[in-house]
Amino acid sequence: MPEVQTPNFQPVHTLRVHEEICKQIRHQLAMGSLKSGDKLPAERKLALEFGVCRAAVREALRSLENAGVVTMRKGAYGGAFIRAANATTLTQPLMDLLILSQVSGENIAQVRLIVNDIAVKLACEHRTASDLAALQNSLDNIENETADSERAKATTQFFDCVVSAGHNSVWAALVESFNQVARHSPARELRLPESTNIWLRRMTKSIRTRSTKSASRAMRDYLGNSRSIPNPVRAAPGK
Amino acid sequence: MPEVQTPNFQPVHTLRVHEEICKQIRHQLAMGSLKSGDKLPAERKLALEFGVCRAAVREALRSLENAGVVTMRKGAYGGAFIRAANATTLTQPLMDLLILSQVSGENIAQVRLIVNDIAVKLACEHRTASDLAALQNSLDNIENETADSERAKATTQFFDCVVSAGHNSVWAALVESFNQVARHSPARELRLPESTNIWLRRMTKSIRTRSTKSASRAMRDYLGNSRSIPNPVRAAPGK
DNA sequence: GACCTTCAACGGTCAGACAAATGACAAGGA
DNA sequence: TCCTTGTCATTTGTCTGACCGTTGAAGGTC
Repeated sequence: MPEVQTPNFQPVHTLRVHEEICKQIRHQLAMGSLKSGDKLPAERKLALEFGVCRAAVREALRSLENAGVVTMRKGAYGGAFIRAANATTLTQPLMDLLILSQVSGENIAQVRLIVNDIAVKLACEHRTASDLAALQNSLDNIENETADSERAKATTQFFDCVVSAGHNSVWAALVESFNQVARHSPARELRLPESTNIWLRRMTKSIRTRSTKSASRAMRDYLGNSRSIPNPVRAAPGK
Repeated sequence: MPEVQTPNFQPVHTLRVHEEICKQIRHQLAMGSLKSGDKLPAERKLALEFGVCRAAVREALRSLENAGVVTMRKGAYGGAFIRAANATTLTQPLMDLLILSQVSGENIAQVRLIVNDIAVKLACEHRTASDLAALQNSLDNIENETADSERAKATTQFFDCVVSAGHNSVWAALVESFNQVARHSPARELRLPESTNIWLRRMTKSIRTRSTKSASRAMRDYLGNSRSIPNPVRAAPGK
């Protein structure tokens, strides 16, 4: 029997149940009918509404929770709540990617340098007076702390100030994710210089005077100092 | 009765079962005992090994699948396989973040400009001869295609070439994710200019001659041209 | 060798159950 | 009155057991 030539059939791609549920919830989110802080119906109720079993709903919620879209709370009056935007959402996927692609610490260090370099430039341009105050305050904290762990914490806070002074939430999320990844990594290249904050002082001063070049230089010196980084991002901004 | 001062009690933070499973699998991955292409035991076997029920294992695998770490295959000899690194892993989290934080299209356009600008600079510095050939080939494709959809596809491919010419896998993942997000978004500011590739030609030429400044300019003209972008990333690189 | 059938393994889904946690509310004591 | 404690309904977390559809290999047929 001769086989007829099939017309332009497209490969059918059926979504699994939990994927369809995720999609619908994300759609509601994009449409604006769901927003930060809203509570989704209980799992059993969702299962009824979607006409599926509870396990499927749970897998969907698990995906959304893992993606940082919702957060689950136990107990009465608990449930799945739409989360506020959170930069750390990007951290885990980023770490997964880096581990899977076996990126070297050196490579990560370069990228950290690039994104922080941009961040400090954005800060130079968009900083406000209150940003400056916060920056100076963080700097003082670093100088006053004696315990290493406390100083590390203060340093993290200082960088948060730099990032938020750029007033670009997308970039802030990126930078914070990379810095978080760097802090979690054991690689030598990602260690920050301790017991010296001359660069941080210079960075603060440069942001105050809006001298982009000098601020960028301070950032590169700080991040690139602890270990030798072969190619200090010559191709990166600033030039 | 006077209340005694409690010693330094730390808030107890117990992991849920599926989180513990995720953690263990990720640990194996980081240690190198699991690598790309490896197959995890079947769900029922994993449940036995971990001493938990299958649903818990499934939720863990769901998280990992959603994070792009594993991919699930049905049927005999199916199971959970460790995926190769894939840039698109970052796309969904990024889109979630942008939707949740209600970032404007304009803001995304700025960031796209920044990351692509860096990408083209990296390309100028690290391109090889074969990168150039691929670039030129993509450019020719764009010019030869007549259908709009085909030309859009060719343009996407051209940018992939630019990105890969930078020989920085981390940055490549970032750029591709942002470009993908931009393509998925309906915002006006993210549309690319059609029916004109003068900038792409200039970009290719600049990458060939390694003239960073000129290449950066071409990229900014191309991405910033289609609509007016108030602040064309003055704080960004290049200056 | 090429093709078809059979079959066991495996993920996908479902139904029902119990445990643990949580917040609201009421009861009790200072 | 104010604070603590106990109770209770609600909801997530987990478990058990089952069935279906898919898949790829083994083995049989031509």
